[in-house]
Amino acid sequence: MRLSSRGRYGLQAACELALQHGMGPVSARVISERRNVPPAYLEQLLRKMRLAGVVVSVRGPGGGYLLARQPEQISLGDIVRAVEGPIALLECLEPSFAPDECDNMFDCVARAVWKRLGKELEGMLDEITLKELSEDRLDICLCRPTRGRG
Amino acid sequence: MRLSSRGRYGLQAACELALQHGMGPVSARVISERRNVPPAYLEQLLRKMRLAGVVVSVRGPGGGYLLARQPEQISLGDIVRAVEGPIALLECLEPSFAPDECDNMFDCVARAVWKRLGKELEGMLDEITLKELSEDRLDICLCRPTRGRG
DNA sequence: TTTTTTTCCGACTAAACCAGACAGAAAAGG
DNA sequence: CCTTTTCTGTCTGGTTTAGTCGGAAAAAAA
Repeated sequence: MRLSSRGRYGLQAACELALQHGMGPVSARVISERRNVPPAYLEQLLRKMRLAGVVVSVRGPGGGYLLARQPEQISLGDIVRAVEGPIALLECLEPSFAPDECDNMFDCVARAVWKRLGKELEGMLDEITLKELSEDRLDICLCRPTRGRG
Repeated sequence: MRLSSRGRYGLQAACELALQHGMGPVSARVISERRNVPPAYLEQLLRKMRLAGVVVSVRGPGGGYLLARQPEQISLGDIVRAVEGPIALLECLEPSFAPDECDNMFDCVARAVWKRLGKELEGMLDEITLKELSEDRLDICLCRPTRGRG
């Protein structure tokens, strides 16, 4: 149950873009050097983030990538979903899952648990913004009370 | 960020053992048939669970596996840790991780987030017992308030 | 004592997934 | 033009997953 390097790299890149927000595009090469991410791999991730609508790109000299919205309007969940796909602990909990693909979906005792836990995790990720992450003010969001859970 | 089939199978097996608790050992073959888990694979998982001290085994005819403690004294976290290893979203957050294996561990912005989230996840898993899972009374534990988080 | 039933153990394998590299096409600016 | 950048698809080596398989060891039953 581990976050892959896509998620880590993606978050690093997004964090860099958040820091440079409002100061023009940042090229993949620059991000790659500053965050120590393999350049060719990073381009793949930035492509995913663009297709997910979380960054926009500018081609040609002086081009690069920018956040598609303000840093406070992009959550960690947005980034993770962009590069890693849907946040779900079980395949049968993904939105695209067809119920007939699993024969014993409804008498699966643990399903309810994983569903709840996945939502809880996703909720936490969606509560933390890129602004908070990049400004290293994580204490703010980590102390914010959870939404009701009963 | 997905639970592997080890975790699912392990939980199914543990749940079956919880249901049969107090009624003697249950063989791997029986569990495999009742829970629809590949028998040879299940044995591997039961071995891990035994080494982790969460089940005990009895050899020979009439033998099988039993829970090492009462169902209400075994958490889902115990099972998941037994079959999947430490619950950590990043490798560098595992207990066995040596700090010198990572060059930029301390200026890694997202580390604090993943640490917190992993602990939160583990905490939830440790609050749910096999008794609750097997009796399908998940509503009890899922409504239990979270421990303080600030 | 032999057979049967079970766990125990290590090794093996096919398929999937991960973490990238690579070659080139397409924009855009100078 | 030429350079700089993104864009796109493809390829690959390594690791992990999800198992299988063959047999050893223990214990009960015959």
